Amino acid sequence: MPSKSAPTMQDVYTKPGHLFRRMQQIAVAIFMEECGALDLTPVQYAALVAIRDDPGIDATRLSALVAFDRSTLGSVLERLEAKELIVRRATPDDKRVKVLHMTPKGARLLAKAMPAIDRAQERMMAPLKPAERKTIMTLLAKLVHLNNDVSRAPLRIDHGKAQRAAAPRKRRINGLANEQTHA
Amino acid sequence: MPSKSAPTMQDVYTKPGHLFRRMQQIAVAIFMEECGALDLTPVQYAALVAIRDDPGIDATRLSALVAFDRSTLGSVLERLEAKELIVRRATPDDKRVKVLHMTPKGARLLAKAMPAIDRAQERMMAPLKPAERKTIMTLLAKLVHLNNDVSRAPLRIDHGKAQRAAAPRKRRINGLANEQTHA
DNA sequence: TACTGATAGACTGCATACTGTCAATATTGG
DNA sequence: CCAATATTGACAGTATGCAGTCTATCAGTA
Repeated sequence: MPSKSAPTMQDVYTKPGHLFRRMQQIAVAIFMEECGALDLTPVQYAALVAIRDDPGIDATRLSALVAFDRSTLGSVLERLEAKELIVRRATPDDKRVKVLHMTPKGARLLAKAMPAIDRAQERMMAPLKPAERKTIMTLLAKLVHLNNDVSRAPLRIDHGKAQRAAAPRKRRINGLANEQTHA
Repeated sequence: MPSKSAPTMQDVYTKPGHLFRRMQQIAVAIFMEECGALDLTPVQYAALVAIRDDPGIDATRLSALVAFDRSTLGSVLERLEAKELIVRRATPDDKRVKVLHMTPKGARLLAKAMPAIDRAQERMMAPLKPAERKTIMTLLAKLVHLNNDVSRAPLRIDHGKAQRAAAPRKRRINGLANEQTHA
């Protein structure tokens, strides 16, 4: 039971917030140990995969697909472009957007990175038994999906490429509970 | 089974790395929704609790207690000091270290924040049933503890306050597996 | 005691993340 | 058609997070 008066570090250690932060910290460290030599970060990897999946996608829709903040994504794309892994091109039909395509160099890097990525994902879960891995992944997926609308960068999977911007999303107004997570 | 040739976003969505990143993103968002009005971040909260637990601790040992990188902790402490929640003082016995203490203002903020923190932790787990919450916390704790040595900022709990620096830690050299995690 | 190595904290540089803002451009309702 | 509104990408500002370097200082040893 948590101490009634003032929380101690021992309390903090057992709280979800601490464990989620630590696990993310560890996951990134493992990823970088495996992929650092390729000069590829977890975020850059996800963006590359999404761009290959959806050639010609624009930055705003991409940010929804990978669940990055749009501001963050801007600098990520800048770095990917600087490394010549992607190209950004203006379009005639909408002068605001810049469409994204992966370069052959990007494709080669992605292919080369695959084994490293697999090793990284494997190592993250290594301490758990197969059944435990399955359990935690199921519960985590549930937690993430049902809390999807909370962060500024919710995941939005674009079913049907012709679709334009999503319907104007209600800004979450710091509700007391989590009614929307049961949607 | 994962696609043999090239991973798609659908593959990425089900990988541990993606779910850990999303969950951290969501956890921070919930924390900030609850505590943002108090101008307190998750990281600052943990540092405050640790400093109250261990008055007179120095920055290096604190970084081990909260599992922050030392470089990061420096700026965190700077902000806490600017907000007058803590003080940094030099010591006569070792001119290199600056010991940390919480101010009454810091104590008041921490007390005030407690209900918000509890609400935040509660909301993160809200989508899960009580039994599921227990399961995921157990598995997460196991994952984090057994992977503790991976990141640059492993958690080091300082048993016995008189203890000085920890024994020189072997730098992890990108091992293939995770032998050290079973220590 | 002088040398050697370890440590503390400060710092630079890079890479996420999010908030809020802005100009240019599209879209839509009247 | 035009004014209100929305969207896109860019940007500034703030806050983690990590790698690597530097100086001051300390501690153990030849």
